[in-house]
Formats: sequence, C-alpha cells, structure tokens
Amino acid sequence: MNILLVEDEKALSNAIKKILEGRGYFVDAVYDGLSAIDYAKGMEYNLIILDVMLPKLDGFEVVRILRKDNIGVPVLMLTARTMIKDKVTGLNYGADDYMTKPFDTEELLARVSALTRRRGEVMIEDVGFEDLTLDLKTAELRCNGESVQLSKKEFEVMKLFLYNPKMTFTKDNLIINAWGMESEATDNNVEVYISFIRKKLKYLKSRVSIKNIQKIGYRLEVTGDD
Amino acid sequence: MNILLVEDEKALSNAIKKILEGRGYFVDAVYDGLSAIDYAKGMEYNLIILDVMLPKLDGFEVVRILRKDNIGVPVLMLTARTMIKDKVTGLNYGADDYMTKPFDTEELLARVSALTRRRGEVMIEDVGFEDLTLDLKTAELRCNGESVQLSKKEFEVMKLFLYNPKMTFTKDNLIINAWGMESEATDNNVEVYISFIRKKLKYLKSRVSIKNIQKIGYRLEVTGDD
DNA sequence: CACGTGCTTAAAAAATCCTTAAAAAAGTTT
DNA sequence: AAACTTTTTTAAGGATTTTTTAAGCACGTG
Repeated sequence: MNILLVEDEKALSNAIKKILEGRGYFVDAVYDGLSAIDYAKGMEYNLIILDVMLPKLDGFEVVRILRKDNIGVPVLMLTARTMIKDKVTGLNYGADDYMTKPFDTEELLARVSALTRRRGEVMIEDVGFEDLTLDLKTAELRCNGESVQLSKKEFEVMKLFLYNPKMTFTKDNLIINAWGMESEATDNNVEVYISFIRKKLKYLKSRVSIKNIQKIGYRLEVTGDD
Repeated sequence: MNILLVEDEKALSNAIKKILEGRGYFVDAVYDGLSAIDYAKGMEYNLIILDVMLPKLDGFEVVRILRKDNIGVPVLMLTARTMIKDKVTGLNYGADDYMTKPFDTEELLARVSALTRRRGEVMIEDVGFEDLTLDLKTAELRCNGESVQLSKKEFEVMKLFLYNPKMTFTKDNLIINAWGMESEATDNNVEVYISFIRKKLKYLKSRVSIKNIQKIGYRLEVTGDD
C-alpha cells in the first residue's frame, strides 16, 4: 500500500510519515507541488495526501492537473482549520476527502483507511529471485517451504543482492550499502558475512549461490546457469 | 453509543440501521426534519447522521437549528454525489463531516467511528487473533475463558499487535503508536512493556506469543507456526 | 609453487534484549 | 488533603545474539 505525502512543513511531514509507516504503509514524502506531480505520474499510488499550501504549485492545482491527466488516485487534502472555503475548492477540483489541521492520529488513520478501503489488511512486500524470497518485514529468507532468520547485516547484504540479482558488487559497495558510509568495516567483515549467508543458502538448499570473482566482487549465481 | 439516523428513504435507512447495529451502535431512525429536531433535543446522541433532502425541514436547517440551541453533537451529512455544493453549505452550518451517496459499508463505519471516537469514547467491537480477544471497552484480554486486565499502555501496545497481527513493529513504531509522537519514551520502556505483556500471555496460556527479531522488531507469533 | 586473495572458524567485543526491583507519577478512596 | 493503589518510568545486572577481530587454511593465477 503506497502513499504519496505532499507537505512542505518538514516536521509535520516526518510525523505523518512515521505514523503511517508504523501501520505498514509505504510512504514517499515530497515537499512541493511540482515534485508531487512528477511522483504521482511516475508510479501508482493508492493514496495522495496533499497539503493545500505548497511551494511552486498549490494543492488545488496539483489535483486539477492530475485529474486532467486522468489520474484517479484518491486524494486527501490537508487544510488549516480556519480555511473552510478551501474544502470546497479542493473538492470541486476533484479531491476525495479533506482534513483540517491539526488532526489526531486516529482521525488520520481512519480517513486513510476509508480511502484505501483496506481496513486491517496486511501489506506484505517481499523481494524474490529464483527460488528465494526475502521477507522485508521479518528478514526471513525462504526457499522450498523452509526459512531461516537473517540478522540485520545479513539482511542488508541479501537485500542488496536480491534487488539487483544480476549485478556484481565490490566489497566497498557492500560495505557502503550494508554498513554505511561512515563505517570502518574491513574487507574481512564482508568475507565473514558472505560466509554466513552461504551457510544459510546451503541449509535452504537453494539453487542460488554467491559467486566471487577475484578482485572484482560478488554476485548471485544460479546453478546450471552462467 | 447512540446514533440518530435521519433519512427519508426507507430502504436506505433500514440498511444503514442494520449495518450500525451490527457493530453495536444503538440507532433511532426518523424520517423527516421536524422529528429529527424533537429527538435530538429529547435525548443525548453521540452522533447524528443527516440526509440533506428531507421532508418538512431540510438537513441544513436541522443543523442550523441544533447549533443555535447549543447542541454540539457531531453531525455527519449525507448528500447526493452530484450536489457538491451541498457539502459547503452543510459544513458552514456546522456539520462535522459529509459523505456522498452511494457509499460503502467500510466508508460509513470509518467515518462514524472517526466522529464518535473524536469525543474520546471507545468503540464497542473487539479485536481478536487466534485464541486471543481484546475487549476494547474494558481493556481485558481474554483467552480460553480466562481473562486479565491490561493497563492503558499494555492495551495500546496489544491493540496495535492485534489490529496488524502479521506485522513487525520496530520499537520506534511502538513508541509512536502507544506512547505518542511527542513522548520521550526509550527502547527500555518498550522492552519492559513487552515483558509485562508476555507474562500475561503466559498466564492466559495463549498460543500466541511476542517474538523479537534482533534489531528489527517485534511481532506476534503462533506456537506451531512460522 | 608462491603470492595474493578469499574462505572459514573460533573467540572476543559490542550491542541488544530480558527481567526484576524500586522510585516516581498518576489515580482512588477515605 | 492524606493514605493507599495502580501504573509508568527508571535503572541495573545478566543473558543472548550479533558483529568484529584475528588466525590459519584453501584456492587459483601468474
């Protein structure tokens, strides 16, 4: 369940994002009207939460443009409590619901779930490749009905591989992505973790393995392929 | 939780009444504007659902009169999809929310609970998962005929788990949802409460337990599953 | 075969989590 | 308002898991 959040006030934006993510929604946050249009055209959202007052292009314009382009995603408008007239304008331009600021957590969640019509339903998003599936919620790696629990770092590394199954990653690549820019991890750290993961892949009897190319890096490989 | 339903179309009125009664609300149905005023003055309702088009006295007038008499009960207006301008008028006269016909059950329930909950009241339904049932009214957690009383915070945490039984919550998630955005609760607070709840789950001999995945979060687990 | 590079493992170190007890705060009752 | 109860927070020690470190072995390439 993907939500596009358009709100220029950073503090509020972060608060809303956290609340929604806490309930399992995936949230992209942008901070002005033009980006909102770009994002909304770029991918399929299940809901757009749209502040009225925005830099570059206000909320009304955003809805109007989207509707003109036949993008029918439900839109929830945020307006200041005083500006009741906004409600009308927004609704005339094609918004589906409005909510006045400030609002409380429960109200937000109620309206969001009303608009997405998926009350209580769970949203599971997994990444997969060949016979492997990685559960992004629990960091469990599954294969042939079996599953193993990955640790946080194993998870980060595996996620990288599964998102880019054909790519070869240098050790530095892996360090930056799984350990972070600041980290002082060494090549040996990577080797150790590759070893951990290989052990788990073997246990799962997966057709996928991690291949090393000397001095170049690691990538996924499927037995019987090349 | 008492609701006054004002809708002259008998078939629709009965449908709404049934839906709401199914969720534990008590519903009085009347069929014109004058009766609406009588009833609303006669007893305390938690919510009035008000059609715009009514015999004798239309919906707008009803809200206006009630507000003038300092009756602040939340009002949810029903309008035909085409009559967007009604929304404005209704809101200006003091309605709290509107809904366009036709609408679906989930939407109705979401709005009704948003409006009734806003006044701090608790809903009547229970949440359940596997052998557990959480009474939202009393915060009692039941299992196999036994039951234990949860404290406020235990209740908030458990509610979150039961509403999203498959989801994994980070400690931050739990803090935001159970303690609130502003709170300065630490990870340790969460750990302590998880421990409290686990003790109660054990006492109830439930098949459900709370599993931790290091550095990732907590989620419900059913013994014998995975 | 020798060198660099990668693999594996064990153990040390660090981080995270669990549990409990006691202090503080909030809520009740008398 | 004081005494009591319950809930929530804080704190500390121990248990567990993850991550790092380090050392010896294996492997392939030149």
